[in-house]
Amino acid sequence: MNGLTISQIAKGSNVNIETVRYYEKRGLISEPPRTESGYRMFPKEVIQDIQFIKRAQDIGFTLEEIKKLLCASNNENFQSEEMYQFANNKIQEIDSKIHEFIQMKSLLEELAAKCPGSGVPKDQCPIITNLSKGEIEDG
Amino acid sequence: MNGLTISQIAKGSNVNIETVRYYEKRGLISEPPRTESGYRMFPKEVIQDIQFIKRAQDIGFTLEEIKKLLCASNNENFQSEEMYQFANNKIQEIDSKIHEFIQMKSLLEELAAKCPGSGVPKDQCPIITNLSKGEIEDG
DNA sequence: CTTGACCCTGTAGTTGGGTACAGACTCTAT
DNA sequence: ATAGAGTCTGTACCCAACTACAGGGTCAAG
Repeated sequence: MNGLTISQIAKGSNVNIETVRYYEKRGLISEPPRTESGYRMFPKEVIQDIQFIKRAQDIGFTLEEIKKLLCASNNENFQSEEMYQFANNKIQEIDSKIHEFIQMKSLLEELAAKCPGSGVPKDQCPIITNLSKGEIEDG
Repeated sequence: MNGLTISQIAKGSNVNIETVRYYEKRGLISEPPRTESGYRMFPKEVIQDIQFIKRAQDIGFTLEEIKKLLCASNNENFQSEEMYQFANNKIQEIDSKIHEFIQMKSLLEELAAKCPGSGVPKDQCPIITNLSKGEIEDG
């Protein structure tokens, strides 16, 4: 029996060992085969899976949502309808988040450009006034 | 003394009352004046502030980071240098998150397009294979 | 055949961001 | 003057997502 140990997986996907076990317990990665003595031996693809989980998480997916995506791949009775709904909802959310990101980014760019780094008095810094406006101009 | 009560603020910014007090305790919004009997009377701008907090949070800023931005506006000894650093770091983060969003979005769009909603067998749904690839083509 | 690195299970603790009372005061309308 | 809605402080609880042990087994090197 070959494969990767849990610490190799952890190192390879840059999370800690406990997190790998946690994801297994939560059902995000499937239970790997074990050696006779009970050690987990992971297929190397698990590293990619965990990296995907991390990226998805990074952009605001919860572990439950990520599980939903990943679990479908192991489900013979996979119902496409539900996935379709889910995907479309998520696309909406992503669109508005991208919009907010772009707004926030231009706010921060303005700040960086006009507060050039040393002792500029705060009332000359545009971020403060912009922030309190609550709405950044749309473009 | 006029202004808005805490429940008007909560309703107006679509959070609950406890959250308004919580933000005050955390220093995200400044302590409002009080009536003689101790009731908070908020300037109406607080609604915008809370909406800003919520949007910023939505795109992954922590309350501490948001506080950093908002607090600067009340700080006479505001040091622009730190803000400049902060803004530039955040711009980097935002850029890579936007990138990830766009990848995820096209993944979901593919899914939605090719799993048109009823009983499509899972092995014809591209999301599953794409997901396990771990990396979506760049473009 | 022991030492040290690695692995196991299980349970408890932590952090971030709220949310829910309890017990008491205030304000408005009747 | 009293009911009912609103507010106050303070403490406790909650959920997601980890993270850290404790107590014990495994394995390769010397």
